[in-house]
Amino acid sequence: MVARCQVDYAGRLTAHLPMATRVLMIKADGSVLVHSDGGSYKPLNWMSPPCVLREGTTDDGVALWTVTSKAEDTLQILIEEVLSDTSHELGIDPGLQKDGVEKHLQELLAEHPATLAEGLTLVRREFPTAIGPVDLMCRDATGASVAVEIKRRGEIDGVLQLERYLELLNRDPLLTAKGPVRGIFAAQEIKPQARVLAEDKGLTCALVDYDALRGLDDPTERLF
Amino acid sequence: MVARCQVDYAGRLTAHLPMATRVLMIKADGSVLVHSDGGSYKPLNWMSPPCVLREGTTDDGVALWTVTSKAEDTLQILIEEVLSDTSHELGIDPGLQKDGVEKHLQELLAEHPATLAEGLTLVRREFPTAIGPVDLMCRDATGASVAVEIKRRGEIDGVLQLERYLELLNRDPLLTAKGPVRGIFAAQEIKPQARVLAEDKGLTCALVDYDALRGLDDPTERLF
DNA sequence: CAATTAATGTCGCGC
DNA sequence: GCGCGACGTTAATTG
Repeated sequence: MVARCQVDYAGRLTAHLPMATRVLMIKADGSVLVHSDGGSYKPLNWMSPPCVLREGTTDDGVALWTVTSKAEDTLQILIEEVLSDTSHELGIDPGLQKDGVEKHLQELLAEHPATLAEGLTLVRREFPTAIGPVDLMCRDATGASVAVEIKRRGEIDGVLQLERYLELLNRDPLLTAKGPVRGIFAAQEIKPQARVLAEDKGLTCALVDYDALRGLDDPTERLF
Repeated sequence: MVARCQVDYAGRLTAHLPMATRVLMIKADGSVLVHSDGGSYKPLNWMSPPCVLREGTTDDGVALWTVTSKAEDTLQILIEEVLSDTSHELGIDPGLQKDGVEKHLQELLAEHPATLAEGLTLVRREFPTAIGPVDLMCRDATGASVAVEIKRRGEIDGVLQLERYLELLNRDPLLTAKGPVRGIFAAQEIKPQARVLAEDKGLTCALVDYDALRGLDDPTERLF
């Protein structure tokens, strides 16, 4: 639907959109999106499901939609003029298939830990600690423990995360029996700042070649 | 536009949407959104501006849109059947007016610092340091300095931020004259991990009741 | 259901 | 333009 409208939201914050021409999308579950003709995929304003849309009119006879959620969130849309209004039955969507996210990277590296450092072998994925799981826990050729943090894009956050894990892990005498736990920061892309910080902290950085790893895994793509 | 379509994205990851009926929105800047009839405001697939949309046809004569961005990102939309197609000139949007929450929380706590810890008095808001301003700088009943970091939702990031401030502040002999600077981590909600980390670092956690604070501030809501 | 983390995050500010 | 932090983050996964 395309309409001249004014929108007011009150909930976790309050927001106001002056009267202007915008696109209104009402989905099957009652959720509402208010889009302008630019910006990115995020609507100017919206109401997430579950919610209820009630159509009414003001005292002036202008259409007023009120969308309310289970919480106290309310979205009020004053509709001055409707330029277009179409409705369609879409049915359920078969859903999105994704490939190439961090989980895939972790699976591939778990199968080929030696690509990170020579002689590295996997102990387990998602190794638990008090502050969350370490992506990969490995052992090197000397038997010393090595914690691996995997990111699609390596930034400062990831380095700090690995550092916190190492601080905890190095308190565990079982893990440090063969020397202190080392850290490897593995990512498809490592930002310069993150690399500097990691190396300053004594961590090893490893650039991961996703396509090459996938090749190792898939015999049809193996070259020799 | 409503159409039966199949969508493939290749860029930072690869994603595939099987043939189904969906809503396609093409904005003035060439950006494209692919929405299903449910979920929240995030499209199933999209291309952000700046990007270019080219309309073509496959060898079978089926419409094929190709959207490319400056990077190597490409979105391919195979359109089997068009159920609806409308186009409108929207003009530029006057934009959204927001009224945030965290700032308001800081104002309220600045007026009622004693709700954080008994005997606490405000020195100043946005107390400047070399790495950024501390939300609230206070003094306790003994005259010792207390730094307060305020978050709507307290997570690990906020604890680290407060810790960095304290490290700097404790180098200042003027502030540490009456003992080391303490830290209070104040939030409407504090995640377990953040609480553990904060207490491990010797920081105090304070849960803030936004409504109660607002009540203190507003005589019309005061009960006695 | 709560908690934790990734995201094609997006958005906005400050340097 | 980059870096950093907030977001009505949203979305997915796991205990």
